[in-house]
Amino acid sequence: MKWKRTHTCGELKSKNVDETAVLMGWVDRRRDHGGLIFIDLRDRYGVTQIRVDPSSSAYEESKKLRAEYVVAYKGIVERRPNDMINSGLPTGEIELSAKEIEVLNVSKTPPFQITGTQNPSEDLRLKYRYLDLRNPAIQRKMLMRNQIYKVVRDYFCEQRFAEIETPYLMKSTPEGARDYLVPSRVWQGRFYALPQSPQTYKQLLMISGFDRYFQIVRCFRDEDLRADRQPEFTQIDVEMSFIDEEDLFAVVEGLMKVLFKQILDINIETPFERISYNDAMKKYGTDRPDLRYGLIIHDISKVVDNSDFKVFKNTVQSGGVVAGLCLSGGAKYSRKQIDDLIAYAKDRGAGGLVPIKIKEKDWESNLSKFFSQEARQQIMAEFQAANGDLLLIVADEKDRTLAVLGELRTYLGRHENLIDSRDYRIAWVVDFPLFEYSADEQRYMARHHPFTSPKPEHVKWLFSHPEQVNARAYDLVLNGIEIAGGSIRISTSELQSQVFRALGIDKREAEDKFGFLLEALSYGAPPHGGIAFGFDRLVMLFTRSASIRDVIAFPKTARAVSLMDSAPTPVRPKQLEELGIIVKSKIEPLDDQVEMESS
RNA sequence: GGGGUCGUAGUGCAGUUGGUUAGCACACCGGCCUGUCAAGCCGGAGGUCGCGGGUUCAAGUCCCGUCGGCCCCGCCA
Repeated sequence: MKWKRTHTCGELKSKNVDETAVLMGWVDRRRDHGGLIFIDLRDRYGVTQIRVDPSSSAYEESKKLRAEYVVAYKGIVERRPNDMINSGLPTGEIELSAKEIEVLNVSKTPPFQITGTQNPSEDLRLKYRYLDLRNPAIQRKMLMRNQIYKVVRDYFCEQRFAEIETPYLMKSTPEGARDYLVPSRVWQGRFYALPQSPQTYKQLLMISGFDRYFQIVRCFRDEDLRADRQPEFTQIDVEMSFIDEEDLFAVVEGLMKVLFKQILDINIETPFERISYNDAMKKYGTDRPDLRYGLIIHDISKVVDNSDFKVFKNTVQSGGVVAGLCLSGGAKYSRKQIDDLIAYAKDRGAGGLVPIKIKEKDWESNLSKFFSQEARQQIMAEFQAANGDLLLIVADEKDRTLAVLGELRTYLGRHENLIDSRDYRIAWVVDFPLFEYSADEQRYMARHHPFTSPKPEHVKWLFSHPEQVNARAYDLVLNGIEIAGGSIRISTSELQSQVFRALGIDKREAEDKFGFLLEALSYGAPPHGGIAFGFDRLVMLFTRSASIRDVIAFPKTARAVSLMDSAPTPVRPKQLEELGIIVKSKIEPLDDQVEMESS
């Protein structure tokens, strides 16, 4: 490089007129008029127009420039003629009149245009991710992510939290997601696991007395992916000692307040509202309700259990639930629209969906005859239904009814434009059950994780009525998205052993898998609890991204492949041999490794 | 593991009931052009229609399989 860069491409304004400046960046566009040449020079900070006159010594070289060449221009900042000002560009009042040029590097014609109106397919963008990341829209997201790191670290630092790193190579544990395994060379046949979260470590740090810990940390889960799930993702991991739920809520609410203020300049109200798990399920059919709109589920089992409509009556009498939604103005729905809703509900496992239009203060439905005038009015009253509304009723086993209505609610919320996209509604969901019965495994499983403390007053039911035991667990839900979850932990080895036993983990297995934690709990563990945020999801929200891949610099595809470097790849036989690993499935040998024998 | 959807020049798309030489725009190459900012004008080159098989006189188009991207269910303490 002949010169030092003096300014960035987003920096020069009319106040810099007449200054000499050196800009360095990528050729975004070249407009060659035969005489005059205009170059849009792009860097992380913006775009500045370079004007190259035929008389300039930079002229001949500038003629040869192509998209994505890397160049340095030395020139004079000039105010543009009044009618040439580009109000769409922050630097649009000026241009750099080029005096000299140095071409720092050339570029092949890129596989897609970095900026412009075309939307190249995502697989191509991922293959050339380093080019895609030149796009200012993507850079904005990565840079906002960077800002969020800083706000989080500053906040916890001010609150006397210590950031402490925990191992990435750890012991594989049962329960939870599938582990990513790392084979040991020194101990052939043994494996480390990459952490699904630093859960046990942060509890051990509490036992060590660190009191207030946080970490922005990578976590790994080998499960199938979604638009908001990557095999490796980032958590804000938090743990505190000598606290109860209220202390933790206050810390988290403070963090959210600061984040919204500093990142989006939005003032949010604290404390956040709280909703019990049971209420959330009853009213919204999900444990992460979107509170930006109503459309609440109403249970009408009690009204319909002695109606003449057998489907409803039988459902209630066999212990099921009849419930529904009232879609305001939905009576205008066409036959086809309603059929689509019915199909949607059936798709999600409902036996059916009963639509009832409300007109002239009564039902317009061929089911009317099965219900007394009184019952019809009672049901309308329950829904507070008005003329022009549409009732959508599901009758099924309780969990299924609520789940289907919950999904239907989300669907209608989106399609009926019930959501103000500028609105942010945050709530704590509390009073979760501690266990969840797994029909698959024929046993109770920890709903959160096995270190979650039961409510003290429920401990007596651990073995007699495990389904009644509530946990000291909480989720933070923002606009229908779970952004954080945590709990007050078990802090005595006695209670921890009991919970393991309730989970069907016998003493030897508990000793084998979690012995280190049980022992640690017996050396004076303080009461403690914490929470973990899905950091990528936060960034998605703040950047309004539809996919988690948009906020991760080098993400993987839905099938966990990195299209840029094509990981995962086979490895050389020598590497496998060192690790004592024989690969069973047939895979393409790597390069010249013909000697590899696959069975 | 299951369901849906997409796959056609470098890129984004069109391609009719199966029928002549597979089109358009941007990018690319050459030429012209001194105020553009998605610069403009003229010309040119560029295709294994994801891959494999089948039906047919004839397949980008119909059928089967397969690979890949995306979305969803299962899964994700």
